[in-house]
Amino acid sequence: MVSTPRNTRQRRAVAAILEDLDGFASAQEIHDLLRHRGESVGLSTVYRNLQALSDSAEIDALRNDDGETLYRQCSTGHHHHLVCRACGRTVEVAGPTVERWADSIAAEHGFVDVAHTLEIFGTCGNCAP
Amino acid sequence: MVSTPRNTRQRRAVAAILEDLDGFASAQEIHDLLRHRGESVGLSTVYRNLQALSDSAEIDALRNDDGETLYRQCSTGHHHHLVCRACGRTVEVAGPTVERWADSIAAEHGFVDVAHTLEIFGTCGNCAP
DNA sequence: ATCAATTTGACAATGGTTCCCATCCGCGGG
DNA sequence: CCCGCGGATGGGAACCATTGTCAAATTGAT
Repeated sequence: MVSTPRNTRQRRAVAAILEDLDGFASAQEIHDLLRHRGESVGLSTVYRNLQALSDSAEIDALRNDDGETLYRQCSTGHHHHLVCRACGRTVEVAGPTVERWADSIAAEHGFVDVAHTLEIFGTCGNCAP
Repeated sequence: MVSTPRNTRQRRAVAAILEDLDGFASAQEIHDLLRHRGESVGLSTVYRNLQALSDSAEIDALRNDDGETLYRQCSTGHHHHLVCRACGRTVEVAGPTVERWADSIAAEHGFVDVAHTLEIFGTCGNCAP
């Protein structure tokens, strides 16, 4: 029997922040934002909830160059990201061709249980000059 | 004035290991392999040399799901990897279409200084049950 | 309201990686 | 061949994102 997650203040607060953000943010950034909102939530709890949301595919997660994990609420369905290194601003992009390409390459070499990561990083127009 | 890196025993040992390996390996795995060869090298030094080699584009680096950085000596030129999660066995793959696609998507949205990451993970024929 | 089960949060612990710095040594000049 | 400079080494401490611990608080069903 899988128990339903509880509807706690903290869980709601984390979800609310993710609603408002339009770019990727780290667990610690989200933790700070919560404190500034007055809705203080323990850091461990922020991590746990983000992890849970990510596991249930309600939010997307990716790692930046510094090894931090960033989170963002995205549209459903498989897609990739064009992310600004400076501000986190994100454009969701679909790459239908890439998916098929990756899978066929893997199959061709006898690999199973295949997954792929594809992210595009750059500096967006606002952050460039 | 840029000084040339020195030809030390440790640097040679690290380079030699990379020559022999055919898959990606972590800094710590390489450190262990060196010890077993009798060519003991300090862990810090292994990290430094791998970083240096990676910076000068002599080897490739990528992060696995656990957040470890893995290194491998690859062919020159831009390519991506199909990597076995279990043993690190790697197939280099070229995706000419993907490159152009990523760059054009980025340009289209006004992003500059663009880079992309694309890795395919799976379990290879030997490691699958 | 009651109570068991889940969740929280402050803090400790983990683990990969980097920093520090006294010592070592490659290498060019004498 | 010997010296000396400055980069390279190594081992332990420091870093830092993340996870584990566990008592206390909260939730949701009864």
